Amino acid sequence: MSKERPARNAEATKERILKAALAEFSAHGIAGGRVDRIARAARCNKNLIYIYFQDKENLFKTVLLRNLMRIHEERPFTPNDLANYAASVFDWARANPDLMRLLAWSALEQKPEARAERVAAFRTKVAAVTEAQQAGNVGTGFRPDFLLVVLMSLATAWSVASPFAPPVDPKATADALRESIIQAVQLLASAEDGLPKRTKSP
Amino acid sequence: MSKERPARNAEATKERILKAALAEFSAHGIAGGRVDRIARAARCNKNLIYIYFQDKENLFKTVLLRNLMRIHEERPFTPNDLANYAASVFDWARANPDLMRLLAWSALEQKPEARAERVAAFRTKVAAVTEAQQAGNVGTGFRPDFLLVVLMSLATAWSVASPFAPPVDPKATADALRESIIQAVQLLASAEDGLPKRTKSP
DNA sequence: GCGTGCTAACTAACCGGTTAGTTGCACCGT
DNA sequence: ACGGTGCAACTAACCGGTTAGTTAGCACGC
Repeated sequence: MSKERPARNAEATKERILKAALAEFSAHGIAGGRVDRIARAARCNKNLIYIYFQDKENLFKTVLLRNLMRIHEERPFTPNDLANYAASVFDWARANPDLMRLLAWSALEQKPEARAERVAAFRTKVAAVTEAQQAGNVGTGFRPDFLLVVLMSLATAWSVASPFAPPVDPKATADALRESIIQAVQLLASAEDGLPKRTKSP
Repeated sequence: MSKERPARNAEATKERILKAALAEFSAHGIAGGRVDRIARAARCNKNLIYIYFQDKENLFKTVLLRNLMRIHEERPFTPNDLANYAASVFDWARANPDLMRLLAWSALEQKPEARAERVAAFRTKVAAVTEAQQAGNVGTGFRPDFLLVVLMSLATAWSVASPFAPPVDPKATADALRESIIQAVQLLASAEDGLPKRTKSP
């Protein structure tokens, strides 16, 4: 008894492996992740991992891809309301710290060409923002790709993988942070052409 | 002949090790970094590394610390001119991509308590920005710690370690990027209290 | 001759990946 | 009803290259 293990069920086993791999890779990355540990956590034989996923790197890629496409469904991009999209990404990042770490590992450990798909997704978003600008729903003060990178950076700057001392929000501050992000993105996304004049001391 | 190696000079050897370690750790992190490779790149015996730096993790810490304190000297913090400080950080990040990667590895691989010093440095900056706000040189629309994280995130969002598809600047765009960052930070740092009203379509 | 700077050779453990084999279930002919 | 056969799911044990870390000692300058 105790731990239930659905015997002889390949699909369920694959699922357990993927779940365990997410935890392992999120914690230690590809180089630091241990296949043995994944197998043990998934309560399966190590060899099954190689049968189902070829090798360690492929397992990592699978885990990343599988989880990444969940985002696009869960948090649809709203080019006409960038501020709230930023808030949505912020929420998602807070709810999925392990995924954020996985993303960070990927940026450091994977070859650049492995990110081709994400670059494509980015370009799609850029096009959408460009349209939103032309429609007048987004200010033209900044280029769309700039706005997008800013938005994503802001929304994820306080997540686990950020190198800059966010002394991890003690829960209450998270809401305030969220509001500030909305306002900041709102401010930037509504800026129009022409340099904003400097505001100096009264 | 060929490669000159200053024989019997501990200080120079240490220096070569540190330089080689920076390259290795920057490329592969702690778990992925190989001591053998570092020794070979530094043209010294592997054992010297253990004599001078105890173990791999300590070597990493030393490399990081040594290089990190260079920043504070090279790029002094100017709380009264956040926009230009952002530009300065942006330049620095572009000039030291390996250091940026090292920082990213550190955030992922090192224990949180290893970042204590950086948190302290951050708090110092926060205090400085608070003063700048009271002096009227920085807008009070956002909290100082928020402004700082935003600034750092923006300035480094396009660096090598960022997970969000910055399709690496083909040189010419870097200057435009720099200008945009200055304007963005200027905009945020000059925002005053009271919610900015939404700007919708004409 | 003695200590500092350095090296070659070694070890023990680890770890990704493989091999060879077992278990249990579905389906079949009789 | 039943043995047997084929196959998918799973396992235990192993392999060999790699890796962090060590030991014992050499050589050169003082």
